[in-house]
Amino acid sequence: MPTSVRPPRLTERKRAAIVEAAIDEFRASGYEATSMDRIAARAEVSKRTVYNHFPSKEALFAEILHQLWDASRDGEDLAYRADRPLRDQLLELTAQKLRLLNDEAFVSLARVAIAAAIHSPERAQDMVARMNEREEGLTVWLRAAKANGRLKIKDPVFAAHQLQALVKAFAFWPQITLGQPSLSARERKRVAESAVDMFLAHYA
Amino acid sequence: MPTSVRPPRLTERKRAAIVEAAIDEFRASGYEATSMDRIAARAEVSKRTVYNHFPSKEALFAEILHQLWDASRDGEDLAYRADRPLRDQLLELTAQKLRLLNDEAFVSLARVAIAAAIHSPERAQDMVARMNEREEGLTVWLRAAKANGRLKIKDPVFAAHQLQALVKAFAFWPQITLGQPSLSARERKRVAESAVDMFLAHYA
DNA sequence: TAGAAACTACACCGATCAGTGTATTTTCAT
DNA sequence: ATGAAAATACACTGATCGGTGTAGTTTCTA
Repeated sequence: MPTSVRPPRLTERKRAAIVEAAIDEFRASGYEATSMDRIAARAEVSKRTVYNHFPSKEALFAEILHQLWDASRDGEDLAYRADRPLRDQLLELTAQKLRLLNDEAFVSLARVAIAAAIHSPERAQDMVARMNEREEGLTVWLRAAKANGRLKIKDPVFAAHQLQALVKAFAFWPQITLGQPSLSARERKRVAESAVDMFLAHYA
Repeated sequence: MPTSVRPPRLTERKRAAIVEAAIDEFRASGYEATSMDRIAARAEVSKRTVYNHFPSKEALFAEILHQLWDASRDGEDLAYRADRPLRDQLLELTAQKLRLLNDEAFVSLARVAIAAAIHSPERAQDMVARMNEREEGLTVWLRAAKANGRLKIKDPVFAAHQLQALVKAFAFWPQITLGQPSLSARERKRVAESAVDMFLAHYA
């Protein structure tokens, strides 16, 4: 019995509408400035229905964050290849990162999440944990390259942070905190190449 | 006539108390969650007096940001010296940066400012301008080293961002966004040395 | 088609907040 | 000492907001 063919129940449609509306509103205005009344209106749903699905604004917001976090998976991690030049592989890794950072949806979510973290220590704590388990891709790659004897790295986690730093300083933080425009293709190329070359000059 | 000896006028004392209270409150709770009533109470001043000095919450907040910004001057910039090793000079420059980033007052201010910028494009715009004129120290130094033929840098502004990125990724952004503890002396040393060495490996 | 489950409209609560108006008192320079 | 400037207490507005209670309506399942 294909449940996916059958149209979703009313309850599920409403819930989805609420979540979608909440995403839009939180993205546009942040946590504090978004009201439950506006979310209900945008979802074309009774305010009471919102509270029947989510016990509080906090709970709804947490649900949104979880959902968006899961949706922002940036493809599977590239595996280390002993038969290919380090530079090529690192350029691919950074290019992948840059693609994610260039995604409008990802950036606006990140802005909301970070704004929330700044004002709520326990949420920040939550993000620390998730952040660490994400972003592991590059670390794994570096560990492999180190084990393979091609990189003189002592601490792969530290080194991964360094490489990411060289990317994020141009393609993430200015966009998040200052609303600056995302990078053009040429700028991305320049940032990636300079970062990788600097990284390899030190560690290769 | 030494005006500085004469005790400050009542008006000036009150104004100073308001500003001081506002700094504390905004630092502790951020813009949205801070009320004018609380500021007035903390300053031991009538709410009306607050509004006699500042026409709105916005105006008061802007004043605070200006004041704190001016207060966070990180000493005079170190000048380029042709007779000293690049590494030593860069380590000094980064150490200076790290000292500022380690300052509790600076961090909490930065958190407020960044939270404000995230939620207000025009404030963000303001900060972009100020940010650019600040942080010039390192750029100037790099330009001098380049003119002196000791660094193969094409774009000193870009390179300065890179070096700062390698520091801020460890000593600024995690503290601002995730409330993580500031770096220990050992960690600072490690971050600075690794950043400078990586930088020089690429540009020297 | 009966009835449980979910949705809705709507009124309401208590609290908070930015900002104002006013009549009175305090400060301080002349 | 006088008078202008500033501070104060206080009451009040108009609005928003998170959240609840209820009585009635719609949806869907069995």
